[in-house]
Amino acid sequence: MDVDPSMCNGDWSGNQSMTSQEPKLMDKDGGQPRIHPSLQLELKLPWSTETESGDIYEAKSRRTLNVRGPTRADDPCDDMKPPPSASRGVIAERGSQGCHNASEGDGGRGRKKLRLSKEQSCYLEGCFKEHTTLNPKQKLAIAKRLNLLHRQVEVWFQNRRARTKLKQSEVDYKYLMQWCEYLTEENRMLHEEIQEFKAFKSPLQNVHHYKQQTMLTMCPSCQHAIVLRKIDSFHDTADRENHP
DNA sequence: AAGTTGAAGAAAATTACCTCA
DNA sequence: ACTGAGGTAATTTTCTTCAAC
Repeated sequence: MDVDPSMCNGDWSGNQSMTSQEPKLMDKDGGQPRIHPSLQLELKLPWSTETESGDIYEAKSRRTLNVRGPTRADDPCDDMKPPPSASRGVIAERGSQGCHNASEGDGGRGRKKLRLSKEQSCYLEGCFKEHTTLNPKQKLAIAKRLNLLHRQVEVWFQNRRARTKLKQSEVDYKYLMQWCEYLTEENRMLHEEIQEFKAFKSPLQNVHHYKQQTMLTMCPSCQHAIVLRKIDSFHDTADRENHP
């Protein structure tokens, strides 16, 4: 991975204040998520082996033309940012368009977009499989490992989470559409069935009805069936009349 | 104990760069 | 050479959580 010196400019700023917030974040995540054994074998996680270093001063990217001025999201690192000459600059590979200095090459007109290398993307993907969110230490470790900025790692994970969510939404949508179709069909069939029952009272149904009635009117003492007169059947009268 | 405030971080929304067909 | 679409890095805004007071 080659360093692009042209990206080293004063627009990279800030660091991450690693104070009281850090343990809190670890707790918030419920500790480190479970790591799949296969991934554990393949990935050497930087935060488990490397210590913090001067990267705490690592700058983060900032839009060259920022008419609104710095926002809150920009500044958590500003209090400890080094002078521009001390910033690392962007190391990532860029596209075939060539390298531009984000602030001087285009007269401060707009941001330039880097393209992460395959290696960087793969590594970030691997990390994402294990942790969809990172604490500051992890961000710094990954950034150091990939020669990126803390902010770039942060942004990548934010965008990656967004992509995941979007894809999941698409999957959910498809599933719900299928479920909706199924329920619609089910509903249609049930309606059909109801219509059939209404239109066609089979003898079987009447027998069933009759049996229900006779059971309800069974005499508890002699087990003789007493059929209520309510039921409009000639058997009713006969049965009742035979009963003592 | 309950309310307020500020910091930090994530989500959501948006912008803009870059590549490719 | 031009163009539009898609992918994605980067930015901005909004929301949530938590600690300190």
